[in-house]
Amino acid sequence: MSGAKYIRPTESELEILQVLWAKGTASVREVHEELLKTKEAGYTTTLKLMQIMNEKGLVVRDDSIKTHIYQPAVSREKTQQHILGKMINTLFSGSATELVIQALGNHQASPGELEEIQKILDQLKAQEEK
Amino acid sequence: MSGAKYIRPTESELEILQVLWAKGTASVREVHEELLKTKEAGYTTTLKLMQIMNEKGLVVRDDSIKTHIYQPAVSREKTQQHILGKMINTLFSGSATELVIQALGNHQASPGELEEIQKILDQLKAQEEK
DNA sequence: ATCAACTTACGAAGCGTATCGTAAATTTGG
DNA sequence: CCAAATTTACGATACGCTTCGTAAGTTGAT
Repeated sequence: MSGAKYIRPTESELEILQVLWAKGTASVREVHEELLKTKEAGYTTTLKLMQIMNEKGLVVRDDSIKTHIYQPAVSREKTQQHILGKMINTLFSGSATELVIQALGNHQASPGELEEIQKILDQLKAQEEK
Repeated sequence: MSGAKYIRPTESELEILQVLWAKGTASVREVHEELLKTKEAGYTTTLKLMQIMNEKGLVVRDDSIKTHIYQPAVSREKTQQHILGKMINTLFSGSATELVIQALGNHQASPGELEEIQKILDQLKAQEEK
């Protein structure tokens, strides 16, 4: 049962979720300050977005105190998976491999990161042989 | 100079672009028939979308004939890069590696594909040592 | 030449996102 | 305690995406 239909966050909502995922919990002001580092927006805009996210169930908030405290209600990994999956379909003909290749080819990775990827690759190969 | 600001296709537009990228050129009807395989929509809806895409410069069309023929005006790779880049920023804290790991971990790849990825990885490693 | 089928053009409507102004409530510093 | 600052709530607006109805133009078969 369930269904519990997945809500796809909008672009702005993802920006806010990023902050919340990093901080764990935060007030509107904290999130807003963080957003200002990259973009500009009015305080009430951020507030409104977070209120809407609350209605949607993307975040939960503690309003027992004056300055409400928000935290994410959706996991970072699940959200990444959903959007990634969607993207693989509509932009890479359903091939995750194609996406990986594009990502590897055009966005530099450090030696350490390459090693990390190598490990995962080795694991996957090992699984094949079972 | 240029600027030539990049136009980000919407979700529906991407679906249409996918068809055009695959076929090279196509009429509205051909695109529409293709779309019907996955979703349902009215013919005029597809038509309107393609007209808008034409205005935006996402596609070009030959209207010297009665049944207009469309073709993509943006490359698949460039489009993938743009969207991928955006996604890496807003969803993976700017880390392409993180995206690759998620993609590898959750969407199965065939042995052949793993090999393909391995090759790219080897190339990148080789570059490091220069 | 005429009718049916097909195609394009145009405009309107519904909906969601993003933005912000303003007012009300609450907290805090002096 | 009062004024200033902070925070929330509410509503309005603008804009873009998506969808579709309807009209007008074109083609093809009889």
